[in-house]
Amino acid sequence: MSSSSQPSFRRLPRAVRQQQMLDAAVTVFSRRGFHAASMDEVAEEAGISKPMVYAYLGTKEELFLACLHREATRLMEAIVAVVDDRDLPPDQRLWRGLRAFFRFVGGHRDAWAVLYRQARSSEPFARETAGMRARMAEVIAGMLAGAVAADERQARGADLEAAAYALVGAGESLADWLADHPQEDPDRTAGRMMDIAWLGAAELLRGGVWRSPD
Amino acid sequence: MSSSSQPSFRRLPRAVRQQQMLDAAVTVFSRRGFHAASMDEVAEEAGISKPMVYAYLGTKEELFLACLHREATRLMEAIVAVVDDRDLPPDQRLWRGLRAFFRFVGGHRDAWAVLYRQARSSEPFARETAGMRARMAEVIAGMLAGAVAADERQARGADLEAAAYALVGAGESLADWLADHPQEDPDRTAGRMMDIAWLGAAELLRGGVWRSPD
DNA sequence: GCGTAACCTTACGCAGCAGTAGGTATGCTC
DNA sequence: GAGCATACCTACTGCTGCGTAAGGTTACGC
Repeated sequence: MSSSSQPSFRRLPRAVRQQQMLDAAVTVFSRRGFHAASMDEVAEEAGISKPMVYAYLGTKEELFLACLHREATRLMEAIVAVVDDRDLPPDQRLWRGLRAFFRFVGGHRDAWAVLYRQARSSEPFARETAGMRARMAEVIAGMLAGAVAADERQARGADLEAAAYALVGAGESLADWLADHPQEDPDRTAGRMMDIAWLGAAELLRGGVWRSPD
Repeated sequence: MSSSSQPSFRRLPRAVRQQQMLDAAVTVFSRRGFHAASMDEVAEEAGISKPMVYAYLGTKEELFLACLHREATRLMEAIVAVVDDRDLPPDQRLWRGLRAFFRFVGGHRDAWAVLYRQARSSEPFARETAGMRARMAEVIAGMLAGAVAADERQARGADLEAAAYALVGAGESLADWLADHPQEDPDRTAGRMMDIAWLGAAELLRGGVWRSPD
């Protein structure tokens, strides 16, 4: 038996192993949740022993935060990259952002589970996620404000903020819906979202308000 | 020392203690999350000893499910009670349902945290919550379908379903937003939601579709 | 070819917590 | 006011899982 049948599983450089560990951690956290996941399982998933995880990534909490940061950064970068061009009309920017978002979710379901489901419930990480949501809402509110300004209308901050949060929530919910409908195309989901978001937003920005009869 | 100085804290009938325990459990679960919450803390919060909790409500998982059921039922009943009247126009029904929903959240924040934040992440309960979301989405999709039929138009099931889930998500997100803005009136939040949801929905139902340029 | 640093392991200490065993007090019925 | 059922307690057990101590092994520089 030549020992080269196991080419070079062992003795990998730190940078590589770290990424493997993070991959494993995302997988395990997404399927168990933060508390139910054990460091032993993460280590096993990564094909390594537990003390290595501690040596490279620190405690369980730090490990989870590292996952959170990596995935949040990837998601944000994917979106910002396509939204950044301020010369585009607002609906175009929204459309591109949504498409990038749903593509990310469609391609990284476990990452999405970690970012969204797990992180929002456990207290120490809720701040982190809330911050990300806030940045997203800010970006969206900015787009809406741009559209409003283009229409030469005024809008109060709280209204825009609330609308932005509603859109964020609608997007998250549709992301879950997408996760439950594997045959659905991410781009198509982005289109659905656009139908719902933009038509309503356009009407809103035009000054439409629903009036209760009482 | 007269023993009557402690009038009747102890020796309460089972039904009463059970409700106290459920109240305590909702409080503790909402502030710690399912895993981080300990049965000892629940018992202490209820002013009772741990074995009583086990005697009345069973294991930790069963206790959490009992909380979930009680609060979900309260929420659903509050909504269904005001939405049930099918003679009302769809926007009226939506408005009343939203108002009831945000009032519930505004008045029972810890219950909301248990229902939404905690239950969605931990696996054994996700089914439960998902079922509730599904029923809500169904109700909303039903309203939308009613509105579509009134307009004598056709709509595909998946479109309505996706729209309904988007609205559910937007509502949940605004509920969180409400929780973070204590000075905000629940009815006003319902109004904001109505602006966003109904104007867009109305446009959608009228047959409007956002078209991407590519 | 040899030392050294980095990689990697087995094996354990220790704490927190779910769940229980076994016993005590109290109100209610007759 | 005896007896019974039900409310209630203190004090444990056992397990799971985080985090670490102490030692083995491989690659790489010189």
